[in-house]
Amino acid sequence: MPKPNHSSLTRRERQIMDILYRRGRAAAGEVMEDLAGEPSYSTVRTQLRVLEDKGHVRHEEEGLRYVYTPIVPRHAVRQSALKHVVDTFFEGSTHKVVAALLGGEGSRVSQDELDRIAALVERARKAGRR
Amino acid sequence: MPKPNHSSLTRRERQIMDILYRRGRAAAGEVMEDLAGEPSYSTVRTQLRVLEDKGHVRHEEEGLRYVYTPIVPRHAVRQSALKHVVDTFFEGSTHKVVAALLGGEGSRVSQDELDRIAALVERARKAGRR
DNA sequence: TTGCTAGTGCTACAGCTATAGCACCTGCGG
DNA sequence: CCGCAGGTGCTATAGCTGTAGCACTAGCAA
Repeated sequence: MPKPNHSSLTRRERQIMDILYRRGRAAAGEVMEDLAGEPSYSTVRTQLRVLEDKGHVRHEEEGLRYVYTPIVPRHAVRQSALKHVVDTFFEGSTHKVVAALLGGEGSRVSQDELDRIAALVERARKAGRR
Repeated sequence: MPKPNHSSLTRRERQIMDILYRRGRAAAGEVMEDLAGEPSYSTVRTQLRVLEDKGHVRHEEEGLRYVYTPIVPRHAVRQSALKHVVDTFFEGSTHKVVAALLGGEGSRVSQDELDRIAALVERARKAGRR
């Protein structure tokens, strides 16, 4: 007797949510553009409707079309998504993540970025000592 | 005509892969322990077999039982997993991620961690200037 | 030997996923 | 007014997913 996981997102639904989080808000056509595998417009619309049923997105009518946005705002999902990666791949170690961020080949971090990061760290250190 | 996505992982398969990456290696029983929803032992074994078919894990016989390990080593998946989160939720901005890492409520970073991070940043800055 | 425990191999199958078609509606150019 | 373009609503469906049962094998204790 199958008791499929109904609450969590399917791979495709997750892809769509990611696109919505990346773009902030998007219409079906825009989501379709970003989706790999060239699904039909019809397919994408169906899945957006399912996501709405499940309570993950909401739509607003904008002119003639629907524009979808995630219900849970990005900043609220960020932290847990990050934590998941940290726990799964970096043994929960913050400095290992930073090392990967700075050292990741190809991901050159600008001097400006480094300055900002240094400032953040400095601030955290002071806050800790205080 | 359905043309299901065959190469990517289902949600459950992804859960299992995450467990394997977290533990490094695990037998079916251990994977089952970590899985939410109390799936049966039989179920977990089937899915590990599917994952093996798809080429995502391999098993070694250890005594009487099979112990599974991911084929792609963790450090190779790390970077892309991290990048995905950074791009999806942090607009690709490294310093925003660091801010989340340090500022995330509840995730107190120890002074020692901060020292290590500061050293990493300092090193990156020098490397950049050089 | 016999029975039990722990594990594996194979196989079945309900129904959710992903896919897409068809009908209908609305604004706009001709 | 008519047809087209772009969108939406509804509905059908192949087969992958997730679930688990059954048979069998290897140690090990009684």
